[in-house]
Amino acid sequence: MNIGTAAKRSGVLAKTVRYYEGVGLIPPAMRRANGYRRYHDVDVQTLRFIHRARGLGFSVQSVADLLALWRDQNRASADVRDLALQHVDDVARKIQELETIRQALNDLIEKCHGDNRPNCPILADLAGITDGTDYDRRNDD
Amino acid sequence: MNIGTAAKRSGVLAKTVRYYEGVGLIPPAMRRANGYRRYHDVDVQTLRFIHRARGLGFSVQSVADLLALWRDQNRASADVRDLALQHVDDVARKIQELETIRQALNDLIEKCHGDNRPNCPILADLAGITDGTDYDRRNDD
DNA sequence: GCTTGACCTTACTGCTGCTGGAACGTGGAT
DNA sequence: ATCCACGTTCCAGCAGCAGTAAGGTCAAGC
Repeated sequence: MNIGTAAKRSGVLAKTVRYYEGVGLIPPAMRRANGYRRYHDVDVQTLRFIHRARGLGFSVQSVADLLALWRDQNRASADVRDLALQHVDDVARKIQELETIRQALNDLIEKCHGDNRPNCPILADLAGITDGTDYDRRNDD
Repeated sequence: MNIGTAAKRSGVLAKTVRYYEGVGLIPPAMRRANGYRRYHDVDVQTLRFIHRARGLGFSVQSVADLLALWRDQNRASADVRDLALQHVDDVARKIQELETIRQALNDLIEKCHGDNRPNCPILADLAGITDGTDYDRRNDD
C-alpha cells in the first residue's frame, strides 16, 4: 500500500509518517519503481502503536524507546513499566502545575466584577498589588 | 539601570527581556551612549506584570492584551475577566486531557508486573491487543 | 598601562512535533 | 487529452525561549 492508505489505516497523517521516517522513529520505507513509499500491514501496526503511545502523551523519544522494547523479545516488563511510571509522574506534575494555575485564576476571576468599570483585581494582582485595600476604592495601577 | 538589573528585579531573564522587546511585547528600550539598554522602575513593574501573567500560563499574545488593558484607563473590567475566563477554560480542558491520560497510564501500569519477564500489558495495549485474554498465557506481540 | 572578569551587544541555531505550502512527478479514469 | 487525487522533496513557520559565537564596554586591581 502507499503512504496515504497506511496513514488512513493507522490514524497517522501521511505527512507525519514522513516526518517520523525523517527523525528515525520508523526505518526508511522501501520504494516502488516510481519512488513511492511502500507499506505493509506490519508497518500499519507500528504506526498504530506509535499513534496510541503519542495519544498517551509519550514524547517521540519515549515512543522510540517503547518501540525498541516492543521489538525486543528479551525485554523485561520492568523497563516498560519504568518508562510508563516516569511518564505518569511527569503528567501528574503537569496536572499539579495547571491545578495551581486554575485555582489562582478562579480566585482572581471571582473577585472581578466584570462590568464596565476599569477597576479590576486581576490586573491589580498582576501588577503586584497584593494588600487588602478595597479595590473598589483605589486605583489599581 | 541596565538590562541585568532590570532582569534580576523583575524575575525575567535578560535574554527573555530582549526577546520580549524583539516580539513587541515591550517597546524598544532607550539606549545609553554605549548602546546598552536603559531601564527604569516603571519598566521593571511592567516586566513583573509580564512575569506573573506568564506564570499563570497566559500566552505571550494574551499578555500583550492584558498589558494593553492594564494601560487603558478606560478599560472595562469585563474585558479582563473575559480573557481570564477564556484562559481558565483552556487550562481546565488541558487538565481534563491529562487526567484522562493519567488514568489510562495508571490502569496499564497497575496491570504490568514489572519483572524480568517480557510479557507486558502496556505494550500489548499500545499494540492494540485489547481483548480479555490473560496476558500471562499469551504472547503480547 | 594592562589584565581580568562581569556585563553588554547582535545574530544565528536548536528545541518539540508537527503542519502548511511550493513546485513538481505519477496513476487511473473519463 | 485532461483531470484529479495522490505521491515526491524541500523549505518555512508555530511558541517561547535557551545556547552559543564573536565581539564591545567598564570598573577594579596590580
